[in-house]
Amino acid sequence: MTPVHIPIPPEFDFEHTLTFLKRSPKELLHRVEGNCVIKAVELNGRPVVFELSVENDRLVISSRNGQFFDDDRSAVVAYVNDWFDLGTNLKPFYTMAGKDDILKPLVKAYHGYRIVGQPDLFESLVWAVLGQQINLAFAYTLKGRFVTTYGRQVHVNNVTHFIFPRPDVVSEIKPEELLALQFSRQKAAYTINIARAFVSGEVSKEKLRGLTLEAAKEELRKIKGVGNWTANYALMKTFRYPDAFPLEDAGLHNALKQQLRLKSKPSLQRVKKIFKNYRGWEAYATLYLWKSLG
DNA sequence: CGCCAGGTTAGAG
DNA sequence: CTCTAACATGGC
Repeated sequence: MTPVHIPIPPEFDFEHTLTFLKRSPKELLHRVEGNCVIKAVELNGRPVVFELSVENDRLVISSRNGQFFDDDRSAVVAYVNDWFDLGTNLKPFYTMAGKDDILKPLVKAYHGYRIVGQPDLFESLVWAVLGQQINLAFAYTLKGRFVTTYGRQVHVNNVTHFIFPRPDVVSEIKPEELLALQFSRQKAAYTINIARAFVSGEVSKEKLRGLTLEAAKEELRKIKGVGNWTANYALMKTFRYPDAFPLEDAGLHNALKQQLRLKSKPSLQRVKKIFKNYRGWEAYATLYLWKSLG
């Protein structure tokens, strides 16, 4: 049960992370209790339920379902570093943003806010598909049904923790089963199709690692159901390309509309133009704009 | 009730 | 390359 400690990097505010993690009461893939996050993950093939909090300027990770095995300790540290993007130096972003009229007030208000990632590429793609063209509240409803029906469950002290469904399970689902969960025909087909792409080996995190943003995007877009928005979203949340961002995102457009006090949403051309100023930090610019929507 | 939502595809021009 | 219809349904 010996906890593992991670030093907190500069420019990191755990409160913002917690706020993000609490944004939907329907979220099943982690729990927030007070200032503590609890999450179940598979590490080295074993389910590990860990809890995470801040103590004396360090992140403390401890196991909730028994001891960490030796190789779990480094895996869980790597996981948390990846999940909360602790490795990125935000100073250059803040320097750039401080000179920009749109971002300046945002980076001041949300200093230390970092991108909460999705280390599981399959989860990231499916979650993006669920969120396509519907409101977030409903997307969470769909995800909740999907996760309770097909995800792995880990029971600890009368609490059920869920792990996102795996591609091999999802690839065997019949579309009708998902329609019963109120997926649209399109979402059902895309979800199953993405799972099959993983099972066949056509797509994997390993296969995409190290590619340029454009090359990785091209690979992802070969999957039916993964368009530009979804590919960029996954590349931002899973691979953390600093320059990946969902250009077509409705929320992003609304944030810009609000910040610029426009009557209607900006054109794609205008969004492109604005983001030219954020070169190299598009993902973080998007994060702070999303955050401005509250 | 109407509009919109963290879009994508296929087809036409 | 750009534009459009169809998809499909809850939330506000």
